[in-house]
Amino acid sequence: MKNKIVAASGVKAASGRSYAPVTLDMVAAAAGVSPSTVSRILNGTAVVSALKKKAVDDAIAELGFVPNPMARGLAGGRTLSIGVVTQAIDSPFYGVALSGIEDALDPAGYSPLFVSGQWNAAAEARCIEVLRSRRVDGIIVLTGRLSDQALKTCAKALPVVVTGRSLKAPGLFALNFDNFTGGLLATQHLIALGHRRIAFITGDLAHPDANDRLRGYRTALEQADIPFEAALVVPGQYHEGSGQQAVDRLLASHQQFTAIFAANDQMAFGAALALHRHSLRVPEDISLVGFDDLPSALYAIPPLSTIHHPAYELGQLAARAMLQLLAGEKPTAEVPAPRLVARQSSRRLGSAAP
Amino acid sequence: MKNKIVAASGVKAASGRSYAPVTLDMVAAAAGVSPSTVSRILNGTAVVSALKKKAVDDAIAELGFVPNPMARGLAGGRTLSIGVVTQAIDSPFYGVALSGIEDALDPAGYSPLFVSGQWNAAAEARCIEVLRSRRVDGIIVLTGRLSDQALKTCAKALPVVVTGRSLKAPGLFALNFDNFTGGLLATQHLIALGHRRIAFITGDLAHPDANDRLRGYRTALEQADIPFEAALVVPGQYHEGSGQQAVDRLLASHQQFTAIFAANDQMAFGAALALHRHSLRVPEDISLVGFDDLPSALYAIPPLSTIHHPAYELGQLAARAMLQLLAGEKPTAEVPAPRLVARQSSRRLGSAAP
DNA sequence: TAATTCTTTGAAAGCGCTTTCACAATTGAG
DNA sequence: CTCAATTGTGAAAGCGCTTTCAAAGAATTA
Repeated sequence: MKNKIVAASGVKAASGRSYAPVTLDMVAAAAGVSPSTVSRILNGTAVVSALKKKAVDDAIAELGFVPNPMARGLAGGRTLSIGVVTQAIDSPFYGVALSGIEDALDPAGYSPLFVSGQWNAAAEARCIEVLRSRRVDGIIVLTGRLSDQALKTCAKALPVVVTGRSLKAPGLFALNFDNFTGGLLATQHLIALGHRRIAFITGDLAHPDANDRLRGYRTALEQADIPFEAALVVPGQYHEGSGQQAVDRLLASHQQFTAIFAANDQMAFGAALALHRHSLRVPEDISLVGFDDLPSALYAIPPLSTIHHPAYELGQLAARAMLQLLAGEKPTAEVPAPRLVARQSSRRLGSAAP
Repeated sequence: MKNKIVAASGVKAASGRSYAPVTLDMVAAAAGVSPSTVSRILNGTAVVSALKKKAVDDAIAELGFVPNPMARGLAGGRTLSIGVVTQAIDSPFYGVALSGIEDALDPAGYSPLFVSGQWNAAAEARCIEVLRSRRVDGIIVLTGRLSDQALKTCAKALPVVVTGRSLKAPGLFALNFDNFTGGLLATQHLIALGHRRIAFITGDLAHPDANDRLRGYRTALEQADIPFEAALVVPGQYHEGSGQQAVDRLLASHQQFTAIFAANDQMAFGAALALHRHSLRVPEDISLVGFDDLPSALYAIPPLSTIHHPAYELGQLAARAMLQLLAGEKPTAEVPAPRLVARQSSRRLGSAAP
């Protein structure tokens, strides 16, 4: 009841102004054609004589007509909105990806609907329910903990694009960043700088990407004939605090090491703080390499060497792939290869202070 | 045409599963009542006998019915979605606020629709158009550059909640953080530590909040009988790079100072990097205070002293205020007062190294 | 020129829900 | 025990658009 008042007043107040109650029927009347014709022109569904098209276009401009997406959705069965399941909308990494999605969807007239899964399979499942109840036309899942099976099932009902895993299924497209090579590159970088005792702070090993980065680390060691030491690998959870703790634990264990590779930048920041607290300097005493190349990596002290993970582009690619899926085409996205960005947090072992 | 195929297949595939084509009419049929009754129960619009209510509730549960928001929107005139105009979805500060909005809206059944204004009045105006064309029930504007007048006009058509300014208008509610006091507290903190030559890196002075913080700085100096020196105030634009440049300029000008107050944390990070590059240590040589208390301030090196700006709570408050507005009530939100969080980037002038 | 096939257009039937409106069935008062 | 005032409920009319379906004209062919 109360809501009604608000809504009604909204409509009334807006009459005569840009939006609100100018409908397709009014356009049709103004242009002297039938509503069907207007609809056809709007959607390009059929050939319409140039004469009528012009009349309608003029009427639309004149009246400032904007189609009502609800009515469209109801009648046409689609909503022009894409659900996006992210882990945390305020995550430094995913935030950038969302931005890419938004930018890629916009020109196509689609709007993203963001929901946060909080790194929790149950919450993600709920998110998907919410999105489907809102009748989104497709769902983009950024990484997430949902089982592959759950995603495949979901893809039977509507197109799904998922990042952070490799998966093949009808109606589903997976965009995977090469985390293995990323881990490899980071480790090779440190090895090339002369480091041999390189600690690794893992990501949350429940995620395939964390495991891939770990594999990259191990492979690089192998290739350089450096024995793998389990004691130099400490678990983290991808957030700053876990990086900090990891270093505390590493130091407490009295392991010798001259470099640390953290499976993401956030943990690298935490690690840097822990080193600082222990009066160890980066890079003079310990070299540090992260992963993701967050915007803030550039402003860390010292600026963080890291693997560039193109979150924005990934978001765009995912969105474009979704649009292709929606258009019945086969997505053709190619994920950019990982690339090392060497900054000042890593340096040649034993080189003199600058 | 292509889209149609996808949409149709989606619907077909889903039949018999949780969602898709179970409609209110089917519930009505299953419960042996009329559609009107089901609707009434769904919305609590009228009193319905307990008997029928139970029958309907059972049918709903049985069939797994989920109302179609489009149809609801079309028929009822509202969409249960709230437009949120933010500056950049990937901003460390606004991201957290969005998270608060999301969490506060969700339990009420509303969904946020985020659009990014890119710190640009024209883009913001376009955002509002997009949101209105999507028929959102209300709009939350996070700070932004839109003129007060534009907001008031918008508020005539639908409820608006805006943060970062003080404004009174019908259908509009403004939630303003006390930036003046924040600036005051930060500066007083440095003064209390014995600093007298305190540089200030301003925010983008096109924004009222930046000016308020500056006023706070000036007032604190006055109160302590410290003369204001224009040369110690350098302009910034609220991002890291501008903080870095500001310090470069400050240093190049050969002004003496023992402390820097940056109008936000991002600029403080940039400033810290610039100081580091000039071999000045924080806090031994220069004390540094930021503003916002971003999550990453805790992991800066050294952890940044700053003014706590409760972005998450602010988001929640804005969302709740919107819900109140929608319900025809008068919003009652109280913004938490600013509060200094002293960490390790600021310390007593001249005190011995730790 | 008549028969046939396209093309362009309008009428009308929904999409799934909300909401008046009116009709029974109660209930209360006179 | 009648007449008015409540209730609880269903029928039906949209909300604004898309999409058959069929009709009317135009163009083609024999």
